[in-house]
Amino acid sequence: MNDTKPYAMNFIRTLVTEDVNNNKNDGRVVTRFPPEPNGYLHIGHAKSICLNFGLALDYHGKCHLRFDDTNPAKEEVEYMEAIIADVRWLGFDWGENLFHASDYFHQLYAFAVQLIQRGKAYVCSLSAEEVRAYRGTLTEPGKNSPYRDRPVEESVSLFQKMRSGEFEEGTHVLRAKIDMASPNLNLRDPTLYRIKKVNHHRTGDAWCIYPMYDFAHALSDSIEGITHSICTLEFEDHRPLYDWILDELAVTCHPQQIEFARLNLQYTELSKRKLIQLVNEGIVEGWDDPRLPTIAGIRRRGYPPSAIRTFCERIGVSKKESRIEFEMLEECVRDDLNQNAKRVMCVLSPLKVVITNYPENGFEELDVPNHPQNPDMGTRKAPFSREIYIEREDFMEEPPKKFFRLAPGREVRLRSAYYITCNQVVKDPATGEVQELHCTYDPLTKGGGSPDGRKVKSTLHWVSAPHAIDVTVRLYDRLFTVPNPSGEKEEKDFKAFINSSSLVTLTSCKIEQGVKGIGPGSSLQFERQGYFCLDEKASAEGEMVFNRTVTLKETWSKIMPKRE
RNA sequence: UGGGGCGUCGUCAAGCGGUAAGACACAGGGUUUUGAUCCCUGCAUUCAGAGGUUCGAAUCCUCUCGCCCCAGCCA
Repeated sequence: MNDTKPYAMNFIRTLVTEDVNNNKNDGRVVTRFPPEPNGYLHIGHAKSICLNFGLALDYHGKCHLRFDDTNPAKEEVEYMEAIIADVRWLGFDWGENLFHASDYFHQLYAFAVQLIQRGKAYVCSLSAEEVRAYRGTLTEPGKNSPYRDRPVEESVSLFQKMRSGEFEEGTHVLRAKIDMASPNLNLRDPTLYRIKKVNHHRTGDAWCIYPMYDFAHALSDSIEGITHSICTLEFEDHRPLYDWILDELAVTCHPQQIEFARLNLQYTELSKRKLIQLVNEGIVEGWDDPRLPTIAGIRRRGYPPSAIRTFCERIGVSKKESRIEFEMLEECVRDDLNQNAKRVMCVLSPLKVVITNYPENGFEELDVPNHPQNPDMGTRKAPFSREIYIEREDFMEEPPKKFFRLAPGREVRLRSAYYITCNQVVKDPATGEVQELHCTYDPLTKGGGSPDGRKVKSTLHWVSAPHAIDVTVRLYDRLFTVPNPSGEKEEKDFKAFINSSSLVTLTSCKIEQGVKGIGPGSSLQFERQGYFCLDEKASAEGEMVFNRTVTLKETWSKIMPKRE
């Protein structure tokens, strides 16, 4: 990736830089992104991905992609495949370094036996409820399990039997022998292994005991030679356990765990549990619904991966919990698309205009630039004729002071075409609704410039009526009506704040012919409207479906907050 | 009332004892065949609060206040 610009410093980069300068780990930097394949990745994961892979890129190190697949009850191949596709789409490459915690099940098992033999772990035969009761509370110490001092040999043999399937789920667990009175609950003899007679999506029925996160994660990091193990804040309390495991097992590689604050974004929800709810309850149309903050959704919405990377760079990394304003993300997307998207004209809500002094059956092709600021992007031909469509919103019969667009008697410019003047408004006699406009054009203004230098106050986009292609356009808006759906006055469920108009579908929108043949996923700017992308899924042969990625900045809506 | 973290502009965020970067947002102005883009300009005498150390503190010390996380055989 060479579009990564001069980056901002943050506490992790500072720390890693120091390590490299001090030649710690021989100056190597090896990080990892360790998702659990139990859901789709979202923009919060993108922050972690950019951080981990970014660090590896900055220091010419490596970043592994490792699946933390230690709980087969919740994990699926579908998720694994989606995660791989998403990380790749974001633009990162792990080379040969694709791993799974399940690759290490044998090693992990051997480490566990070793721990027992060192007197640092034991098989506990308390029930789950009893373990909880023995744990104590936040303010009271726990009690030792009656099995805590069971002979090493007995624990070893029991553990072997757990592994060979002789016990039922819940009857025994392997626990670390640390300190039941520790003020850090993670150190009160945490569970290391539990029996789960569940088929694993990679190891099948080879195992019926599975390691817990703390045990598997620390050792997987060590096995892979990770130097910096970066995770989110809630694991801060686990760091002593992470270190304990690696110290007791005296492994040669002991990575440094560093915690940072996870991303929160206004007007959306980034907890896997809640995203799953939205998908399963049919509130959105799937994991790749363009309203979702999932990578799959974002991709379908038309956000470029480079914009996501820029966003992750701009928001920074710290240990302060925060909620980023939505505008920050949108600005990154506009920034990117403004430079790269070709411009095209599309009328979302058409109003017919008849140019009365244009020849009947007349037709010509006008040259229109694909990007006004970037001539290198070339021009295209746009057909022009006697009947065209303009946006309904661009005409007002009784315009207020600041309305610069078309109105009776007013002259405006049609982008790259001609000046037109509105002479007559044709209405439905019954409803009074404006049906069409009769205008005249000035042939001398071809291309949109006037030889006499007279000015018009606005330029409208348009499409030639007989040449227009009908398309469907989906206008997406934020999924929730409040900045923090889960943090609103108690009592209410986050789903109470779903934005009922987060999706508005427009049919029979009129677009110029130039879009024929563009590929699925392509981004375009519909002039004066926003950025749109051709939906990958919905656009069948016959009809094109465009998703609105983001609107253009709207100073206008501040001038005229409520129209009609 | 146990332990672990965090508190710098509306929102993010640099800063690490030498006198408050930057981005987004916002407000003005200029250019403009997108009310877009682009370009200027403004926007924390102050760093949760109170004391203290120091010639000098957002940075060091003390206390106070506020917020987050932890009692899965989840990750």
